Amino acid sequence: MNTTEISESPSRQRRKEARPAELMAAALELFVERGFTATKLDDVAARAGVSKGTLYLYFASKEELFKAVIQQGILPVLDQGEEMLSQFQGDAGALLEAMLLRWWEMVGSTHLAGITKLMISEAGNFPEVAQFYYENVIVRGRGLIRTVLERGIASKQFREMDVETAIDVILAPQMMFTIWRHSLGPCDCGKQDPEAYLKTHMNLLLNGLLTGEKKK
Amino acid sequence: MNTTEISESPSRQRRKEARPAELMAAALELFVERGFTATKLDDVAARAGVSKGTLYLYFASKEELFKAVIQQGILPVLDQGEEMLSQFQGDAGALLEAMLLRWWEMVGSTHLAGITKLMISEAGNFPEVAQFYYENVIVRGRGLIRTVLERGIASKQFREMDVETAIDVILAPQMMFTIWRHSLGPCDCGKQDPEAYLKTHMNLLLNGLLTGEKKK
Amino acid sequence: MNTTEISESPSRQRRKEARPAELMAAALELFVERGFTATKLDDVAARAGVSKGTLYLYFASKEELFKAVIQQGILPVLDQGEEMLSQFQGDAGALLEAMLLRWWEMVGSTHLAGITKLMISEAGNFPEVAQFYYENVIVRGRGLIRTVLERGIASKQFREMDVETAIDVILAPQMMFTIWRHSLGPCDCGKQDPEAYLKTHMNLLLNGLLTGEKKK
Amino acid sequence: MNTTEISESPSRQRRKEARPAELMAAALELFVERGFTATKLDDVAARAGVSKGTLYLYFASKEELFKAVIQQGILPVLDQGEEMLSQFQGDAGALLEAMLLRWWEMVGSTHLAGITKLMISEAGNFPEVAQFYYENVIVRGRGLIRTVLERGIASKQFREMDVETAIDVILAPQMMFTIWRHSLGPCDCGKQDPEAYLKTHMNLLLNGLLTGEKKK
DNA sequence: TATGAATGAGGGTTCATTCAT
DNA sequence: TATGAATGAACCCTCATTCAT
Repeated sequence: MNTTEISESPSRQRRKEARPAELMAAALELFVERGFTATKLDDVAARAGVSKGTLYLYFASKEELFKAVIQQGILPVLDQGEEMLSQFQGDAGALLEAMLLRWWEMVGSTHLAGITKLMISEAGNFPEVAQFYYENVIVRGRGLIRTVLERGIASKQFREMDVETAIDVILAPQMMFTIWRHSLGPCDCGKQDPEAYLKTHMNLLLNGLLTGEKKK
Repeated sequence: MNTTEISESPSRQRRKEARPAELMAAALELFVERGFTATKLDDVAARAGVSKGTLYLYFASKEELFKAVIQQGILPVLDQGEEMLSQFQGDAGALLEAMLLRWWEMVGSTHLAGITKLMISEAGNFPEVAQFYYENVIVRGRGLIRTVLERGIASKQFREMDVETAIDVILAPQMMFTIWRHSLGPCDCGKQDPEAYLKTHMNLLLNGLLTGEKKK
Repeated sequence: MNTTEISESPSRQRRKEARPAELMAAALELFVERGFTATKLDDVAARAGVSKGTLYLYFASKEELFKAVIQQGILPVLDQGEEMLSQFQGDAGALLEAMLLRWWEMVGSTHLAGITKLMISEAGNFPEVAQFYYENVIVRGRGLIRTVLERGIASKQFREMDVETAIDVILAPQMMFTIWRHSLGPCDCGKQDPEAYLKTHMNLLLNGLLTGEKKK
Repeated sequence: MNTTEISESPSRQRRKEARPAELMAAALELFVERGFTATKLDDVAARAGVSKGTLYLYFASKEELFKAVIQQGILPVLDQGEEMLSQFQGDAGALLEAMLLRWWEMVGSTHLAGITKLMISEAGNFPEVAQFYYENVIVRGRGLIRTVLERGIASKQFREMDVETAIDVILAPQMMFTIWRHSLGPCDCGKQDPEAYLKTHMNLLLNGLLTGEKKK
């Protein structure tokens, strides 16, 4: 990326600017793996390749580091989702599938996915952060799905339904799949690949469990 | 000795037998609320109305208390589910709904529900407990649903489907609903009542999102 | 001793009277083995076959138990030594040997020997007890030896000498032998039997290391 | 940086290197005075002029500190003794006296002397450390004396004797004198000065208690 | 008298935070 | 900017002591 830089390290300048991101990445991994309280700043620093004191040059406290991890990690994601929604041409079913796939690519498959589990674990200890997360992730995320569902209902592609519950039913498997990978997943070996899972999930969601003739 | 005595001092003997359960109940609440590491044994003891030292008369360490909370809390539940399954008369759709409803009554609506969140949060720190939970709760619980689905497919009430993914799709909303109450729930005020939620969830699951004519 | 007593226990009466001695015996063993602070009253009680609370029926505190162990353990011994000294007929060398032998039989070979090590270890923590021990054991014990030495010097059996230092030289090997058995002894396997040791010690003491012609 | 600075702040670097020795010195004093269990790390730290946490930068636990105190304290001493033995020119009696005197200067009169008492007190609680001490101090120390005695016997300066017991008789007064200073010594005020004591001890040892004509 | 459940002060240990270099 | 030695508050756990039975 920087063609003229010397060996030692990717140019002091670059390091300095990259430090906060490196530290937040290290912190995220450990927070997700162990929880906030059980994570030692020593380990965060070590994983980021700096000394413990350096952390305090960039973050005022462990709690501030936590907040930064959450806030920096999630904000860019929703923007993209909302932009996608505004540009998409096509039917609601395809849009829904496209959005879930996109979410998987941008969040579910990256280490950002851990934020979901982290936030669930720590919401009780950080009500303000939880509030922030709720407003900026949950509400906006549900809003995206709601828009799609309403568009589908308006076009008669989707049935009339309780939209809020439908959002839950749509999102929950994605959430659980994501959470799973950072909690009990390691106990389990039979998980199929995510994209196949997503397709099956969409099929079941769109068509239901029942055979055609029994539908009411 | 005193047969008519009230709560105040329920005879030393009575207390001694009840203590472990009281302590585990207090611990469960706090572990769920704050996580294992962030929970102080002082607080557990205080909530159970005893002093810190008393905890050690019944549990060898904080970690043993944690294991006891998980193991004692969940074992009775699955037994009942399996018994119910063996006795039920009726179609698969009704059985599925009955089982989810029963689970809600016995777990979801009680403080045992917190174990789900707790286990997700702490699996990384207690791999052996996670393994135990996986084998005794997850595997058995999925087995219950699998049996119902296979029964429904055999009777042609349910479509052919990828059963394992269907189990995810069925359970995930229940899990998320449960987890939610112990994490971000407090940020949210619009949640409808659980039984209505369950009914809507079942309806969507059985029939899918699409209108009848578009089904493939 | 009590011929008509029943099985259960050597008659409740006897137990009650014997309790303090049993407790002190158990305490002595553990204090010697581990030191005062590192000994748990739980273990003392268990070794004496009673419950922890029972200790407090006989001793007001751990410290009082310690004092009792020291004081009860040593008082009878010196009395006998002084009586022996007053009655002995014979030369000073024989008397000296007889006294050391007697000490070995009455103290060194019994578990009272541990008191020596115990007192050395704990003197710093219990100055008053140490003072008591010094006055009642050390001073009186040295007095016994001093009397013998002076008797021997008066009868010209012993050389003129610095008596106080001579007492040290006489007693130190006995003390060390005793202490050894309760400290590093277990690391050592080659120790000869005590009585042979005593005889050799006496021989060396009386005659010195040098060959006859080199004495000055 | 500041070459002329005084004690106050001996440059962080200097402190860091000196810390372990300072901490071990403080710990030795208190362990000897009170015993291992009765010594609080708070007090050790305070005596060394640091905070409690600092101890853990240099020693992994209280027990490791104990081991370090024993092992670091004694090893240098025996080396010197063995070197002295190999270089000495003169008769065995003079060598014996020289060695005891040297031991007094290097150990008995320093605070290292306390290690003897400490080891005796704590051997039961630290069997492995006791084993180490036995092999590296006791065995080697006795070996030094044994060599001298055998040399003296070979040159006919010393009588034939049971060498092992003789070693005991020679060392015990030194040991007791040392132990005494760290236990009951403070109860006693009449102790003469160590070097005079040593000389008298040597005289008695070499010549025995008996007058010349009575020797057998 | 004897028990053993309960207490709570105290000590070993950890770790977020500070600061001299 | 970066380090890492030092700090000390806080937490888990122990155990002498108490007290209801």
